[in-house]
Amino acid sequence: MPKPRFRRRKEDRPREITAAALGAFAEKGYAATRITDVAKRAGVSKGLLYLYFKTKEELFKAVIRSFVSPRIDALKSAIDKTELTAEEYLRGPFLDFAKQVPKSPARVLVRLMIAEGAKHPDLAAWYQDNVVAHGLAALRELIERGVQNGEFRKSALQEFPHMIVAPVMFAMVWSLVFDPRHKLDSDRFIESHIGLILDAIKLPADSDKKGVA
Amino acid sequence: MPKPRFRRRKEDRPREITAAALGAFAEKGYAATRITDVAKRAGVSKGLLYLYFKTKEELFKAVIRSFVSPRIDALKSAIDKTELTAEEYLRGPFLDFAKQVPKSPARVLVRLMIAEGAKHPDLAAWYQDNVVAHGLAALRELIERGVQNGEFRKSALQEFPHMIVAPVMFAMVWSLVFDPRHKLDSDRFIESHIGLILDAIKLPADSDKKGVA
DNA sequence: ATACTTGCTGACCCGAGAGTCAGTAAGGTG
DNA sequence: CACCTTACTGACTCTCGGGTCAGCAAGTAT
Repeated sequence: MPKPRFRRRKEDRPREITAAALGAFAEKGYAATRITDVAKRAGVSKGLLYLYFKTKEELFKAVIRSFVSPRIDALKSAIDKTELTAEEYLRGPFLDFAKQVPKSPARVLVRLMIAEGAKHPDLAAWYQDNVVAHGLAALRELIERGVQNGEFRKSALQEFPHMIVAPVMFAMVWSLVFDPRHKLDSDRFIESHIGLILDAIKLPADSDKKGVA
Repeated sequence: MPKPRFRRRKEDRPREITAAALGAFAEKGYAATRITDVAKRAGVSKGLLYLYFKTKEELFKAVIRSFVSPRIDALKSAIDKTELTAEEYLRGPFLDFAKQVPKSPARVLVRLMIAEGAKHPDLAAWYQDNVVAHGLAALRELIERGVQNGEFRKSALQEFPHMIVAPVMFAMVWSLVFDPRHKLDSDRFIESHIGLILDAIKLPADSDKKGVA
């Protein structure tokens, strides 16, 4: 008996296809990616792809949606549950998370959003509501907690938790454009940047008033 | 006498064409822009366009090159010439400059670089050498001057002047993706961010050391 | 086994757009 | 003026890739 030409795996196909598409889009960008390439990567025929996704654009949206959500939700619940002080959390778990973002494969999604976002307003809106807003809300809450605790003074950071994210974004964009020709030590960059911001808003601890030098 | 079908203007054509192309690329992105659209915008035939630029890709590179350089050079020489202290300069002229970047038409060039940069390594290298490196060098020099003056303490900002640029980048990306649905008050964001960083590195003024050489 | 459903294939279709080139006319030169 | 150079035009070609669909075969029911 010859090996079967294919197997019927209705359940797995969408995942396989979006995963393949992520890889292809990452390498070439949306417009330059050929549907055929995606199909090949997924080990599937072009026709099947159109069975699961109506058009190339639908596929694109599905890719973004399926790969982004999980991470942010994890971040948010981690912040809600932690017992650490705001500063400890920012210098510890959050920093670890922030450092690995610019290195992760997910960074290419950011390129896709920047490049294509304006052309897909519904996708941008979804991204804003489901990713950006959640992430910023979690950060804002954490900072607010710090202010209530007396760890931090009042500052613009309460209004703009974006500042914590800006260096991560910067490092990501840098690596997307200049890697591997010009490296930025993103770990140290992000750590220093967040460190400086915290220095600026930190109140001296009550017990020993050593002052910040 | 019927009006002539066209005029011969060899000198002006390249400028006219790159300007038209910038507009088209800005609206649609590189891949989605049709050469014919560019030609129409420039009030010129498709054939002429190929007389001045060998391919669409050449045109793209020419666009980036011709619109970016001037600004950075202006910034650098302004920093070299100023009589202001580092902090005054950063909170004054530099801040004004930084605030208008995310609003200027030039921001679309950033989108183009992020979206297409990796596919054109020679262009990315040129951009790095002629734009990014110059800008960062100027900033680093300014900060170094502040440290020598006793305005600033030593800090990671000397190694990473990028930090000053990160909020500008962030505001730009935000506006590229989310405008006009979700506005970020980029002026106040950038001002607050740079303000916090300066707060973190500022040394208390030394009353007898007020002047600058 | 036979009949049936449906996940899957890949040759084909067709519109779109990058790049070409033979021809046209603006403007200069004598 | 006649003649030449060359900036400029736009119809054409040819490739490429998104999307279709008639048919095939893997699994299922009887």
